[in-house]
Amino acid sequence: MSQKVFVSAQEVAERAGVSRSAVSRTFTHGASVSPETRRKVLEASEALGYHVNHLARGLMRNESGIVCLIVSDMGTPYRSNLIRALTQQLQDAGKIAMLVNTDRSDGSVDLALRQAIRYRADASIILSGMPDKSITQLCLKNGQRLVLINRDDEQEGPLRINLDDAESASRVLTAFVRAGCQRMAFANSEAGTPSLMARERGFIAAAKALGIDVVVERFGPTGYESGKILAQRLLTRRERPDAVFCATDLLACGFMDTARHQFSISVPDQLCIAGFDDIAQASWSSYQLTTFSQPVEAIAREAVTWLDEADPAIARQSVRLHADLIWRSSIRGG
Amino acid sequence: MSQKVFVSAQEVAERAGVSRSAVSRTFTHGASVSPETRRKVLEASEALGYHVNHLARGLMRNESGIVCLIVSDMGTPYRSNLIRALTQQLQDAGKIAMLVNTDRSDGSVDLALRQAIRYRADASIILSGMPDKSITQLCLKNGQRLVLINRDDEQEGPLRINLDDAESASRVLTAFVRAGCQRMAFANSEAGTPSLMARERGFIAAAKALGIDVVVERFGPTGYESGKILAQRLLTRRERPDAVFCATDLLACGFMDTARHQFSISVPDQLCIAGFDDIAQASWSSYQLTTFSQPVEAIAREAVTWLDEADPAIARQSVRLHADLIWRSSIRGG
DNA sequence: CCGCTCTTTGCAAGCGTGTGCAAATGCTGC
DNA sequence: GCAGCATTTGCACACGCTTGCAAAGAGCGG
Repeated sequence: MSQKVFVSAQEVAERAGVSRSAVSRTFTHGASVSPETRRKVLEASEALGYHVNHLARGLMRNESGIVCLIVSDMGTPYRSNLIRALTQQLQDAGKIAMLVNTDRSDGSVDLALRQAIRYRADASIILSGMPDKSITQLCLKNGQRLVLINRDDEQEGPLRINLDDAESASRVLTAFVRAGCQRMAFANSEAGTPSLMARERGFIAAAKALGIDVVVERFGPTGYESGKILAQRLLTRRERPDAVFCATDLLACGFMDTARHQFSISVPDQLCIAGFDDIAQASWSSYQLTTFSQPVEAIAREAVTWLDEADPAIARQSVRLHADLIWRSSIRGG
Repeated sequence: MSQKVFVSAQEVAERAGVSRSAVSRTFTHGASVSPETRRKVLEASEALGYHVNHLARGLMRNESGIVCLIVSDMGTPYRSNLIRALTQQLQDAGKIAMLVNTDRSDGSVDLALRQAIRYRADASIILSGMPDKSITQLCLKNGQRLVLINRDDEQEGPLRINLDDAESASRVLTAFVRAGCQRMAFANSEAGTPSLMARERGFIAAAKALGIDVVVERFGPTGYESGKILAQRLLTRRERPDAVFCATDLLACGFMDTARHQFSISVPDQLCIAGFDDIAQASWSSYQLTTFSQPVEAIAREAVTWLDEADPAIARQSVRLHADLIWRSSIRGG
């Protein structure tokens, strides 16, 4: 291992002919330094290549500037897009993102939070998985702020950011009905994530209000392949559905591909399809999927501004955002 | 801002009735502690919820355990997949990833590296953009290790991981020729990334060796939309190409969609298409794209193991990996 | 019981910062 | 020139940890 030799404030001070505190103050926002010393310090730092050691600063200030993102399936379009938005806005707010991958096991969300504590992260943002209550308590006790995105946990303390899943689901149903669809289906994964389940329940409830039955099928993880399987199951039923709401766009893409290529079903003429997330592929001309756009920028903004808010005791605990309906041609009419 | 109150080794020591160094040694691999004290320390830590402060540890050891990933377009399938592989393998090696988004401006790669220095990252891995030479020098001078993925820079010091782009390009040409294609085209973005340019040059060179001309078109950023524009340009030529190698899969998907839906061209009957990266969408049944799989796991492994290697002076500087040809039905024959 | 070796333990220095406090400096008005 | 004040500067301590060093303890053969 190479010997790291970073230049310290001490060396800068010596070169600039001032005290070390002067150097520190030059790089501390709102500290009192004369323009003259400031100039000398900046000159010396530039010459030596000095950079404030944020580990030491974090140690002193008891505030590291680190925010931990806890994510699984980060290769997925929706997740990666959310990560992009979050990292960007965190950087704009002068913070830095630490990324923890929780693909391996389920308990790894807890491990991830422990990691966040070790690095004294100012906050953790959980995009997937569900932390054990004891761990979130540990985080909160340590003064670490917590944001749960699309997790809808009932715990006190964290900020919970969610979408109006039920309302969206009900709008899909309306669209299906207007298009003259009769036999409704809902295609879901087996992940059981709160937001996915909320869409399912919302769709069923909206249908029930109109006296319509919904066939529900669930399979596997929330991905393209599962969409294909779900299509095989739903489209081989005696009473083949003529409208299906897929819990996510990835499921919808798989569903649509199988409907078209394996069953030679025409979309939207014989089958209307809706998705959720508005991933990039939904707008590709092979899909033209009607879907709801996850307001990733707004989600990120809510999370980041909340982290800067003064008193966690007064801060709001829950935010519900709206997902716009993006109308494309996978549903008739419009 | 809430008052963070983390429990320190001092408190654990008091509760366990031992010295603070005993606590430290309990959590230091390879230090000498008796089983009895170890037990007492672990018990007390558990009860108090103690976690070693990695900021302080990094300060002392001069080794933070942080590795900085510098990325643009992280919402993109290939990039996000590489990030996934890297974070996972870094975690397995006991390190943690810090993610810096460089979408904003071009100089932001330099800003990102400065950020890495501030947090005393042990290393930085650059997936996109090109750092200024003065900055990489600064990093190396500070003992920070550097990995460049698919950047093919000629600088000394960093590890450069690249693929055999030229060979891949030549294999595509062979496949096109075998399929009986006559009029070759290469579709590229205007990004000018070394790997993209290597594929372009390799394809042209392989064609020239057989006395075949290649029409080259370049447009915009490296994404789906650019693929559509490129198709419009290439497919409206008087001599319409019957084979096109797209520099990436995203370009290929856009190209294929436009060829089919706007020009009603049948793939692969009238037009053969190849891509590069093997993103998830390439295997979707709407595309079935013949392409080369980026060996993301191998790339990540090379990067992570290199970081653990003993002496940076002896360490190798460059690695060339092979991209497997994934044969699907966007090229005739096979 | 002594001398020897080996392991375990505590002390204290040091990592690179931020910041309260008091001293020093500069400026203003008389 | 001097008192009065605001601003700037340096000192020294604190943050939480690792680790070299020496002292203490444990085990053991003679």
